[in-house]
Amino acid sequence: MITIKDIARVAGVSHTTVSRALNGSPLIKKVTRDKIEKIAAEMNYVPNYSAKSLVTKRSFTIGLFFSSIDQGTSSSFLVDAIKGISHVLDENFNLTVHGIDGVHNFGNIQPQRFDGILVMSQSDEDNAFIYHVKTMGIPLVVLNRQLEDPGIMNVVANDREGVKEAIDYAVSQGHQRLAIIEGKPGFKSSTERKQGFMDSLIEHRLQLNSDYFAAGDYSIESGYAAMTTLLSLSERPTAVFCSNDDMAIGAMNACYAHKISIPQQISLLGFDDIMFARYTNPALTTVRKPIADISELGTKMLIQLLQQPETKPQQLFVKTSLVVRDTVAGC
Amino acid sequence: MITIKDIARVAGVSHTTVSRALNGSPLIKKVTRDKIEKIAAEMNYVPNYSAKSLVTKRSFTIGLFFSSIDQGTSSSFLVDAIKGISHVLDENFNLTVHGIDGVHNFGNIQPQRFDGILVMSQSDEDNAFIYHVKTMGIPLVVLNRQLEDPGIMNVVANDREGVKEAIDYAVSQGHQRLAIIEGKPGFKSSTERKQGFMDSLIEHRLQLNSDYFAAGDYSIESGYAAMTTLLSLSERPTAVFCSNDDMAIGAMNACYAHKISIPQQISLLGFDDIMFARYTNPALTTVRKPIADISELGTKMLIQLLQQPETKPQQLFVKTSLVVRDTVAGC
DNA sequence: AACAATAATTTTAACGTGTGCATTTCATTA
DNA sequence: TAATGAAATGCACACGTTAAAATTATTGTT
Repeated sequence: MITIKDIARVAGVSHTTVSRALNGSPLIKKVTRDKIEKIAAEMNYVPNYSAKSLVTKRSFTIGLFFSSIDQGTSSSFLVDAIKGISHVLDENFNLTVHGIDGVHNFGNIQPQRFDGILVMSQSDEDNAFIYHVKTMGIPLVVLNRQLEDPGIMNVVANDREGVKEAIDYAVSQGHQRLAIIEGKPGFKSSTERKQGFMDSLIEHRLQLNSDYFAAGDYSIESGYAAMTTLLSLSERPTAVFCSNDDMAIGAMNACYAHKISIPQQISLLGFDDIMFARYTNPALTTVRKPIADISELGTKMLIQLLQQPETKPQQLFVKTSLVVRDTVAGC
Repeated sequence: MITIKDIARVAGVSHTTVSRALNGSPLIKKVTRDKIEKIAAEMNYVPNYSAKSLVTKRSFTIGLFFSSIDQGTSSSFLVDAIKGISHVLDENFNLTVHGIDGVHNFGNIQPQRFDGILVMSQSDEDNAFIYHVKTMGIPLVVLNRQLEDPGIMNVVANDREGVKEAIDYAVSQGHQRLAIIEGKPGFKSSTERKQGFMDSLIEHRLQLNSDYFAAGDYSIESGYAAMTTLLSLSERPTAVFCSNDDMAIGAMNACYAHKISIPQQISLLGFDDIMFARYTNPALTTVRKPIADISELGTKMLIQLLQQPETKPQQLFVKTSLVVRDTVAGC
């Protein structure tokens, strides 16, 4: 392996000069720098990041931590997240991926090993981890899940507004009896989406019927169960908003099972716009949560945090967008 | 940060002794080792991997490289792969994730930065990258895509056998007129699956009708188009094998569009068992490709390669399994 | 008790890089 | 031309670790 000393020897300068030249120090004359850069390129020099890390105390590593890598639902998440991140991350940063549940020893999570950490959070069970990271003083951005703590940089989708927009649309299509299948109890996203649902109903002066608030937990199965309950009501809703697409798929299957046709007999709306939302039958009308955008913005914030540690944490909202497909009919 | 020298001072020994004690060297007396380990634990010592790397020339990093992180199809892939890998990878190894298309400078891919590399390959466009890694002498395992080169460790699913089994099943249900929507031309997986399809037909002495070999490219859209063609035949097939689930979903939608009911009028089989295969309507009968198992086995092979560099490369096959759901009817 | 043999530990150096301080080079000014 | 100061470069050390070689402690043998 070529080192800066090898280059120094060839260039007839000290390794210090090589180091400075290659790192863009202003102390080096242009001709010297050019010569050194040329030689380095010719010799295919690649810096030794271990040595660099040792002396600069930076690891050149960003850790991406996932709620649960063993849980099924998050599949498209991960790709989108990595896509967004590597889009803005400098190529000589390493992106390491971990499931939070795979971290058995918090002691391994140290400033010395991670320049910064991104948490793609889906559950408040992540909080223990998040606070460990914060306590260790590692630059941190939490993505996807809204936190109560204003001391942590947080990038999330504007769920409430997104849902309101979706329900507004359903109402504009003539729907008056709207139901919601709620997300997992206790999750911020569940209450946010419910709020958006209610915002719209209230704005349109529609009744809030408690029968139309069905419990769910974000799983496909819970969507199926909740929909079954809703269908058994004497006065069925004409449109059902599902707090995520998984539950919408469950709900859809419940309708099939009960020979209820979508959207003729009942309309359906989802949230997330997972990859398969457009391939369900009929294609699901849903609210797109821009995971790649969230990750990209989060990464930018993290980079800023690395460069200016004094940057104030803030909560950033990324706009969702309504994706109109075929599960909402006029009424 | 605590270093071995700090521990050494407290323990009243030299830092070398600490290093040896903590690394399980047989040169250290048990009482000394115990004392040092106790102190290290009390002081929350965490080794500095940069320093370790610098001197041992190991990076403690495994790179996972994906065909294309920007292409949509691979979503569940990634999670399953990471799941399988982190399942067997020692916790103080770092797993970094990259899209091959994101690597603009092959020079960055060096033994010094990666102890080993896993390539989750989906296309022969990866070959340039793969051979670069091989040339650099980095321990390498290629997953998921069958290579022709016997000099590279390769772990794949036994597609051919898996497909044969699936077609055998369809035949056992009484189907005689079977069609295939083929995968992307030139891909090993396409020909393997096609072979499995033909193996079964030949074994059952069924005619190979050239009309029943429809071209596809693994995309949902191509599945739709191919199925449309098949449906327009004067003598339609009674069962269609799609070379992957994505195309099966496209095919399904084509059937919906033409008011052909599945499985009553036509049966459908897929390949991969992507997450949503069980939530299509009706649920898709398909061949499960065990990505997590492939990744896990591949990682084990890589670890062995790290420990015994002389291990001979081999091609390992992981068995697929037929997942019977609702898209194949008796005939 | 003396010595050898072996066990346990320390000393010293090295890995490749960045940085404070000392030194050299060079242009400018008196 | 000499003095001055700024610009450019070099020297020496540090970072935390492992490893080869050197030293010291312990045990066994006679």
